[in-house]
Amino acid sequence: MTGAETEDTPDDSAPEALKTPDRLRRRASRLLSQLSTRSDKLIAEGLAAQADARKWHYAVLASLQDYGPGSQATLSERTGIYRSDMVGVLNELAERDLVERAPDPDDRRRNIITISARGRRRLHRLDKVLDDLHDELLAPLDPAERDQFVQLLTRLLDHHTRAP
Amino acid sequence: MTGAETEDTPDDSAPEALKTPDRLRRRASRLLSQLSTRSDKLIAEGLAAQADARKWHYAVLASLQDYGPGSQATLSERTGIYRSDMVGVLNELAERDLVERAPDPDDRRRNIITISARGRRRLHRLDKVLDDLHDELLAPLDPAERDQFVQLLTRLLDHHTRAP
DNA sequence: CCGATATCAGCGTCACTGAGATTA
DNA sequence: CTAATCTCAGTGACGCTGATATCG
Repeated sequence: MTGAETEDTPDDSAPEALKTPDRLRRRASRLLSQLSTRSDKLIAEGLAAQADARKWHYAVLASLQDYGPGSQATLSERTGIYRSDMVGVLNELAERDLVERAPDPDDRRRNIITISARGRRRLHRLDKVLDDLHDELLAPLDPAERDQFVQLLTRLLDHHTRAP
Repeated sequence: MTGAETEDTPDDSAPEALKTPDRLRRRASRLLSQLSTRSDKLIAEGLAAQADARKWHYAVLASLQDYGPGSQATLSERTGIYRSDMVGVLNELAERDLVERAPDPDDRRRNIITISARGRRRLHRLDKVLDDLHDELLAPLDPAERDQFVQLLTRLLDHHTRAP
């Protein structure tokens, strides 16, 4: 609008940040969010189709199985599901008799959530489905690269969860 | 509910899928979505605070600079922004005189989007801001690991964009 | 007629905020 | 009184659907 300094043609006049014209494709943040979108969809659709479940179900059930019963606040910390949203997830799980929600006699503000026998069987099934889905998700990587990938993700996530 | 098969205590009775009790922390899909959430927030807040911009602005401007002008449908393919949402993004960019939207004389259904001189300066600035933000995002990784990470993400994303 | 383009209204999911009620 | 827990209503961003009008 104001004037014409350089051309509009694809020749780059900025050798500053990224060398190649791949800035769009190489920005880690963009790769992350795009891959995460596709991963989420793959997992969500797979869980829905093969087990009539959502990923939250898995997170809560696995947390209960691996770390024992807990209050909703505790589960929220463990799973990363927000406190407000935990209510709905537990409603779904309780409706299907996968968990039990009982008031804590020692502190009647709390609910104590426990996994049921049915919940344990469901978790077992979800783990198998998820193994397959992750095999699909990580298909282009060999076992060593998959470990590397998980390693890198873990280090980054740890850095951004504990630090700030 | 139905019965008691095993105990509820954290000792695991399932040596099936993942060996450690880290299934929640090692599932690549979970790591991806959690890290992506934090990355998105870091980028969004950084861009908003330091440049009063959104990540979509960068995507469109970089696409225009690197690959030349194009229709909205073209930009949509390049950037990954959905066709329907492109309208709003371009409205914002046009309001700030960063791009120009002109009807294509050869095909009057199309708009041809062009980056302006101001848009080029803005892109330059956004690239610098993004470099800093990515330095923060990838802080725990050394340069080689950052390359590896981008490499792995790229291969996975390519596999899930082209193939299915 | 079909197909592509731009535009708009709306939906479901997600992380999150804010407020209310109960209880420690 | 303050603080924690659970609950619910609502928000904004995102990816996407469906419909409409225009034009090739």
